[in-house]
Amino acid sequence: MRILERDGYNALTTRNLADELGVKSASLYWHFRTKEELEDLLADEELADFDVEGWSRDDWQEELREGAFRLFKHLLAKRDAGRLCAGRLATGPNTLRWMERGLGIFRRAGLNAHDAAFASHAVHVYIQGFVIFTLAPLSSLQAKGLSRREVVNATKRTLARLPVATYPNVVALADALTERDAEGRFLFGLDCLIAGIVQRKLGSLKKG
Amino acid sequence: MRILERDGYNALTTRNLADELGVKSASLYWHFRTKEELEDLLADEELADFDVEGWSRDDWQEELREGAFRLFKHLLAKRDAGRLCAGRLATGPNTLRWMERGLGIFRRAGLNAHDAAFASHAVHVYIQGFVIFTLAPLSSLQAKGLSRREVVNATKRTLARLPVATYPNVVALADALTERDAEGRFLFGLDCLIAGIVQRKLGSLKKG
DNA sequence: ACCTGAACACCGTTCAAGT
DNA sequence: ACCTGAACACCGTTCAAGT
Repeated sequence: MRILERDGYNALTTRNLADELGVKSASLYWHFRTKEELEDLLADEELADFDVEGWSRDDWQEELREGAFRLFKHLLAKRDAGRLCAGRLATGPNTLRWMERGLGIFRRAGLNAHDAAFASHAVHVYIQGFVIFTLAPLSSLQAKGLSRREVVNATKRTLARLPVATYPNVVALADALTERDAEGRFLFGLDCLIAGIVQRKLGSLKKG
Repeated sequence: MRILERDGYNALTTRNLADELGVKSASLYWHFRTKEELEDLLADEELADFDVEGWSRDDWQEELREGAFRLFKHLLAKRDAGRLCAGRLATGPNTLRWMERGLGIFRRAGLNAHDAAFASHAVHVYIQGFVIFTLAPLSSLQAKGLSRREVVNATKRTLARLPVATYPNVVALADALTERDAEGRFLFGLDCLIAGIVQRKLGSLKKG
């Protein structure tokens, strides 16, 4: 975790880790079988300091929104460490703690097993996907020497200068597409998703 | 692209590519500056054979749903090639073609610039995130020697056998959480997201 | 129980040199 | 304009051997 936070995801190599521990890289393989296994452990560890209680709300929609937003910010707080979690079906204790908590919100809302599982997954996928996309300019930054802002600005200029005849919408929305407000952007989609889940719940209640 | 489809994402190395082209790996660097740049090109290329027209619907919601679903299936059709696109802010011609098309749906629906951009991004993030998560068992499969199904089943058993006292919801939903119906799962979240976007549109119309 | 040395089979990238 | 040889500075992983 120290390496991840100090030097980023790409610096997480067996050799660096061994150095950090004052040991040779071959020794690590007594403790885990593959680097993949190590990353599974680290991915779970990334949620160790994520507060899973302490933000309950009377309204389950509010609670879901708050929890998702907090996880989003948590995953973005440690450099690009979020890349570790993204798309990993972890089953470590910290991940399970969060799963349990999240599913609880949906059950409390009155969703049946199937809907709770699917809705929870949808929200989870949205959060992780958003984290990846927010981190993406950061890794393209790593490749070239630009700041995150410069990468986004360059993209904006590229979009704005496209031929209007073939890409009228892209050109028209160049500004909106590259707006820097990541949190607002995240909440926009999150709120849509939650609203849709609510509506689906109401629909299935009517039927049942 | 041949390498990606035949041998998967991990086999995409400069050396393999050079072999495929009957050339030495150093030669590649005359054609692109870094592997990152090559991947940008390939990510766009992955949408070259994605049909962006030919599925228009009278209802914009239907059209959005159909387009998102098609893209989802397209990205999953070629082994784990979807990992290339995931979280890349590409600006190649094929990506732009799809962006233009997608944004058009939202504009046609009557969303303003800001909402169209944000909604489009939300859907895009959801699709990509889902692709990554669907591909994840496949890459953990690559690590061990298991089939995708076995990985999922192992996860199901792990979840089902957890202590019920601490993880009541996870245990209760173990089946639903590991259901194999990826398309149904995808459409569930997608439909929620679209429903939420519709509702938000109606809300902002009322205000305006 | 835990670590090391030494090696294996790879990576991406650079650069002077070739045609 | 395009390619090669040779090298550099890395990877993850294995395995016999050490304590």
